[in-house]
Amino acid sequence: MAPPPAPQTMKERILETADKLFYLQGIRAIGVDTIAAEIGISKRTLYNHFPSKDALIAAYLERRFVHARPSDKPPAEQILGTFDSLERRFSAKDFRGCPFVNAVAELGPTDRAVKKIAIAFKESRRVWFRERLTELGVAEAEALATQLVLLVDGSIAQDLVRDDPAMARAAKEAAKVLLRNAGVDVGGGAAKPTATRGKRAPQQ
Amino acid sequence: MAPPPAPQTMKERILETADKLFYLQGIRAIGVDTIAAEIGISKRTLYNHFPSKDALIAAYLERRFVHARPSDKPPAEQILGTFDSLERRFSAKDFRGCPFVNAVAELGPTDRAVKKIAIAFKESRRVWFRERLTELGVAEAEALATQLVLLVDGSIAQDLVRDDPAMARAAKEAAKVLLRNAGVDVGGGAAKPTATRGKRAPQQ
DNA sequence: TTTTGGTTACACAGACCTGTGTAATTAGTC
DNA sequence: GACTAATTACACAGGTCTGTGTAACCAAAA
Repeated sequence: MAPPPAPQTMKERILETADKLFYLQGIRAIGVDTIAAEIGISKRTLYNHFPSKDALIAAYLERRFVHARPSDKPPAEQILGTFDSLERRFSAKDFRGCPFVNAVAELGPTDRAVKKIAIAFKESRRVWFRERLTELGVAEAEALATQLVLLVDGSIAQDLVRDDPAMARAAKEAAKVLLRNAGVDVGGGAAKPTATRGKRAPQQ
Repeated sequence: MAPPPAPQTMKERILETADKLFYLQGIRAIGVDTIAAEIGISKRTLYNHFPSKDALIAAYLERRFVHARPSDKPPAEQILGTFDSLERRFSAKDFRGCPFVNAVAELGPTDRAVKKIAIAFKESRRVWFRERLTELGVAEAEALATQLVLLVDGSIAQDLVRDDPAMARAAKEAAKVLLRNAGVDVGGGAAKPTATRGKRAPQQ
């Protein structure tokens, strides 16, 4: 049943270790020597698989860029579920903020490559929210998606400095208010009629 | 009229330059040599005023910890004004996120001193929101203040990677919805009566 | 067996960093 | 002028980092 022990390629082993160290301790704080030592390989081998540390950093971020899995739960549940999984991640002791935001903060405004992938990631999250909102028939899906993204990133930043998983719950409560205000039924309180209220979901 | 040219002390000159370089290019990216060279002083002089780079970093962050000036505008206006000034700062080309969040991201979870001042700063902003909300008679000032802080930090993080001042406007719109939902009149739409609505401000 | 490809150990270049030591210099004050 | 305090120039120790060069090694394929 379980697939064979997955003969992990050397490249993947390097990436996996780089990911752990870069993310937990910072890209600038970790040297290639440290990564090689952690795996138990020589630095030469590492450089045989990645031409430079920059290339390794880029590969690290690209590997972090996982797209959301499709789900058949109702869209509103999916949206709010985001905040639940955020809370779970905040509670894990190996959470240290958003790797993309951290990379931009660490590497500075000069590193175009890093910024580019960070933008792409943030945008993909926003689009995901927007699609769920459109499914719900929300009129101003675009604007609301942006606001939800702000709550996500805000809670991540707050948790990064405060180590407080409650930030995810606070974000979820705020998200509920915003959704309800847009005419989405999120349980617990009646949707209030509003000028910007969405029509009933007519999609497909 | 204008005060005399302000005979800036050497310490202040160092701090000012360190601030500019640390904030714009990153703490790890800037060496003490660079700071000294930028001012045109010797590295020795810098070390005569600060015992170590760590001390300089701490002083830099403490100097960034400016407390909000008291205002006599109505509290709701003050709260929303936060997002306006955020938008102005986003539009400036020398904005590069929150120095405290950046420092925590750069220096990692080990640096207790940096984390401590970052927490203190974030908390002071939350308290400021809470006080304004209490003045408005909002019942759940505590929870709402946290949510507003999420919007602030979220828009900062988003602008950091996207360079989009519109993030501040989006945060402001979300804040309006949250305030309105708590019974605060923010103009443009009637406050909706709610279970959690605040009583009329009875404070002092 | 011979060949081939990935790997290892290890030294090293070149850069940059923090922090110190020292003697000379400047500027202000008594 | 003489004394004092800050500043300067400059070398340097000791550390870290990225990236390369090289010869030996090992295992599997031909």
